[in-house]
Amino acid sequence: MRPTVHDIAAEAGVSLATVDRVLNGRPGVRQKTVEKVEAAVERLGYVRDVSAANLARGRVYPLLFVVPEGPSFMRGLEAEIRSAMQRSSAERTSITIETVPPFDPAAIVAVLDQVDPAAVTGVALVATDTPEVSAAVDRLIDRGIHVATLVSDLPGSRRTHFCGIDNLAAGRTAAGLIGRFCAGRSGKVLVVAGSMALSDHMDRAAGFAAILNSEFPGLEIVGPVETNDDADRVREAVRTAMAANPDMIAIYNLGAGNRGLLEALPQADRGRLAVVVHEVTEVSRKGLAEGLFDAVINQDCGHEVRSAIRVLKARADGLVPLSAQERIRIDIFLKDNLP
Amino acid sequence: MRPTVHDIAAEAGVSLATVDRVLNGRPGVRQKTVEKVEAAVERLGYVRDVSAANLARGRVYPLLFVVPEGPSFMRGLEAEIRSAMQRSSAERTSITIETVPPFDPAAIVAVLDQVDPAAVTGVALVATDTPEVSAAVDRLIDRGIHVATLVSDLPGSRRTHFCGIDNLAAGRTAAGLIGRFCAGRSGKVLVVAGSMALSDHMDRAAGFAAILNSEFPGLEIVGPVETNDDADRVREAVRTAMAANPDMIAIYNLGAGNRGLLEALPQADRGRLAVVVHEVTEVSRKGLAEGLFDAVINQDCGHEVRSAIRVLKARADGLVPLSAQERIRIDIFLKDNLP
DNA sequence: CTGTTAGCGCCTTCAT
DNA sequence: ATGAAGGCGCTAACAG
Repeated sequence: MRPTVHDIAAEAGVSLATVDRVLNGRPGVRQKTVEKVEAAVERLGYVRDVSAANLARGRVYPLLFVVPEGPSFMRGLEAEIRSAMQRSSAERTSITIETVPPFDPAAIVAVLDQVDPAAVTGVALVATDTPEVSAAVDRLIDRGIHVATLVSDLPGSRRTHFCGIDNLAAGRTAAGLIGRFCAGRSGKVLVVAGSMALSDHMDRAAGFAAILNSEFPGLEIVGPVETNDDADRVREAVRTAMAANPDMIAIYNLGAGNRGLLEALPQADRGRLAVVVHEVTEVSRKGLAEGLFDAVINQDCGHEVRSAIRVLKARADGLVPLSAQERIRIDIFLKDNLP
Repeated sequence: MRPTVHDIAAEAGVSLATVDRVLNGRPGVRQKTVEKVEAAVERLGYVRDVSAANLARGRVYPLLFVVPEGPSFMRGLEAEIRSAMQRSSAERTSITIETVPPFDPAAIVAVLDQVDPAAVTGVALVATDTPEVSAAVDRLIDRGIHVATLVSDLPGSRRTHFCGIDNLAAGRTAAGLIGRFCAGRSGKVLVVAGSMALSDHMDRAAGFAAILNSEFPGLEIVGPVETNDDADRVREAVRTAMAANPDMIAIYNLGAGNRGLLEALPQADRGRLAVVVHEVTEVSRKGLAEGLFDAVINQDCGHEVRSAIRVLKARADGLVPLSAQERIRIDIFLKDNLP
């Protein structure tokens, strides 16, 4: 049987309370006693039973998620947060969601500035990368609230943690796919983006360009065209670019609005155009199924949400999460390995 | 505050013990009383605190893992099992590992037939798909022990669950990648396999052939060549096949032994040959990094092990795991999105 | 500084 | 068929 606090107490010749104090680093224990207890812990190979501790503690972690309205990917994210809310009693969390208009830094700032430090231990947000938002995040940090950025990072801020994929690597991955799909052919590659005010879009564009230019010299980038993740604007951008560039052989949409892409892709081009997009949604599944999209790069927003919760809880307890453990993978899906 | 057994007891006008009996479906409660309790549960929206229940129960789940010696993928699997053993106190499991010689059905059978039903509640094994192994698994099932197949399934048996990827889909995915990487060129595709006595290899070969033949008519399969997952045999098989087929434009190794492939691939062929293999290992990482492999299809054996444990525990408690929850994904890695 | 004691939510004898 | 009481491993007042 694995040792308990009782065993430690007996072994160290002290009481339960003292053991508990040492175990939890609480003050009011003589250095000598601390050492006795630590020696006993060491000798017996004690490991704390976390669920018993949580049971006794009865602590809950009030968390706030700030998510933009808009594209269906964000709806998926919100669904994952809601599903985490279902589990919240088991995980001792108490989660609130605030939705804000997309591409609206002021709205995010307003929400962040209204957070009550007494009622919230951690905030997770999908950030627009602007100075005002960074400043608001830093203010939260100053008030002792931990902040995790979700999906899109805020590199200029002092946020506690970023829960998302390495978007530079995602861009490189897209380039690796498109380069191989074009297999030696030469031509233009259209890059469509949502907004360069989103750090994830910025990073993807940069990673894509780096690899395409260095490894696939026959391919030339057109764009990135900014569409604010609006499907209609995506459609028009694609139509315009294709008309203007008869030698277009690939498209990379690194933002949202895939519906517009699907509408713009003339059936006639099937088989000639390599198309890579982001995020598995109903639309992108359809694109894959119909053979209009060749690959979808995905981030598992369920993982991201769960990671954000773990990180925020850990920080609230003064622990540092293992960052290796929390890395979010860049998934690649063809129609054949869709989950 | 969320309701507890006390609240249910008060609401139903019975004692804690009775509530507990009803909650756990134990006998010795009048139908009328059962209904009263169930009504109270319903009304208050009670959900049991699993960790408190486990704490009180003190139950442990003794599990046995049977893993072949051999390729490095299996070593990775074993490492994941060992890491699960680290967590075993928290998960209330007690895990034993038995390694058996590869491709040796008799050895597996011997281990399975020696299992003591009193000391083991569930077995997970990487199976060679032969009638003897299936029979041994069925004997375990008859003795009331749940059995999960790991990585490679045993379709002819009555095993409780398969923890692994859909290998037909994995084969299709490989074909989708190779077909696109060859982008309209015509030629031969070498398929290298470990053993057709492994159902995962069988399935991959079948899925690969199905898609390649239907969607990429310019590509013709050579093989599959069986190598028993031996790297030296892989190397020779590849050399022989390439010498015999000057129009070879792609290779799919659906089994192990990637070291042999790496040795056989002449540097001169870089850029002409599309190469897809399975499982992220040191060797395949190297292949990706050097540009000799284009893509690696992977199954996350950590997920598989954790899934096996969840499933076996659930079955031991008479629960049926949600199969949607337990699906293992088929990962695709380029050098750019390697974790 | 240290120990005693009473829970946290649930399960389990042992009585009744 | 039902209830009372004690305990799982840990924490947290509250006393000393």
